[in-house]
Amino acid sequence: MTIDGRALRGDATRELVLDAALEMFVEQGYRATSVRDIAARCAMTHPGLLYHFPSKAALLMAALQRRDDVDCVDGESGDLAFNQLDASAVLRHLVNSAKNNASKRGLVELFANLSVEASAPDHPAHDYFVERYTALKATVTRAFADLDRDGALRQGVVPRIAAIQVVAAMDGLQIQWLLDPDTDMAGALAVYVNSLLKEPLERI
Amino acid sequence: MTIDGRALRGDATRELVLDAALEMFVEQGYRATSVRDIAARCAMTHPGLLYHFPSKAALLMAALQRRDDVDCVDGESGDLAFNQLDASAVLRHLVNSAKNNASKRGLVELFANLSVEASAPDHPAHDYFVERYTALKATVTRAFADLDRDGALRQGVVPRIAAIQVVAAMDGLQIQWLLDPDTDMAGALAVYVNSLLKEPLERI
DNA sequence: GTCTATATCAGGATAGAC
DNA sequence: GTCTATCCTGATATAGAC
Repeated sequence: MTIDGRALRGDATRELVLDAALEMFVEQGYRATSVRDIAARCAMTHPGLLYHFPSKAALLMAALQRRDDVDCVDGESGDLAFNQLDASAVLRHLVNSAKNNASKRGLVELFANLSVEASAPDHPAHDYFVERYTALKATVTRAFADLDRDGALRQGVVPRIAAIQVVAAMDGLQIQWLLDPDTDMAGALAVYVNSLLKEPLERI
Repeated sequence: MTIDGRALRGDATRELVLDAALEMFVEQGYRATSVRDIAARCAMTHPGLLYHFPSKAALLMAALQRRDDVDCVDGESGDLAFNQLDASAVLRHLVNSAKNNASKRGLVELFANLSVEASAPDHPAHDYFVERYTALKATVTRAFADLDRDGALRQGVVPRIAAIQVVAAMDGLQIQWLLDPDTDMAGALAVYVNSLLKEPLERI
């Protein structure tokens, strides 16, 4: 692997491959992208690529991890910070994500696809997605619990159930949006979140 | 194709194949099931099967259609009747479906997978799923509109948006349930539906 | 660290005999 | 209506040279 005639350090090659892989998974989906395709985009052959990652599955996992890492560093409110936001900021962040996702069809498709595929216990990304959802629900549950403590929830709203519902709404809205791009994901989510609160969120 | 030495009429073979196909799609998913697998279960070879259905995609479509047909005939409140139910029966039916789905992991997985896969315009089941969601949303919207006319909706609930949210909740809850079978799909959906109404639904 | 070459396998689909 | 035989394509993965 060379760029401008200089050999890349091993790590640099790895990152180049990971970025290319994520791009192509996003563009074409995980299954529809072959290791050969990714290698070609990196100007490598596929055995060359497989020196760095033992299998396509390992490549997927590394690419997902890398995306999370990148997101933490340069996201407006990266996922690392996400579970440290205050309650209403967590909810605003969810609505904002829905808004931003509307310009990232490929990525939404990839995650929607993988969420379902990975529900099979032997899928390479199974643990990743189980943990992802566990963490997400925990954060949102805590946000609602905090709002509850402050008396900001409507009567009868149970934090844990509200969190499950909000996460479900996000996923389900994505499916409808994928099938019909006119669907207003962020709008419907905002209406829903607000229906759980005594006072609507500001600035969403 | 013979059973007890008697040749099946063409239609009988078709149905045998369709039932086997749906079973296997449910057990293993659409992509993971090969035409050869299905043919083997029917004690045929795959070219034999492909005499009846020109391609695997055509087989999928026919199997989905057949499932809808069967559902209409012997379902407790089949989908044909579904759009003729009265408003609260529509909502009860949705919650009931969620309850029943908890014993049909394979089928839930198949539809969840296909909903996402089929969002690609060139997928063989694209039109089927677009139409399916359109019809579902229309029915649920009408149900909420009827309830609204009767003054049964909580203040601020907009029928069209409520329908989108309820459908989204169903899909999203399925994903969470696939990843974590302890998720109470029907419970969370019922709570949500009731949060839209002045008086909770009876018997759910 | 990367390549060439290859092994191995499975998929969908078709041609043509019976 | 169903079979045998085959084609073509594309997948992951490995061995071994450089």
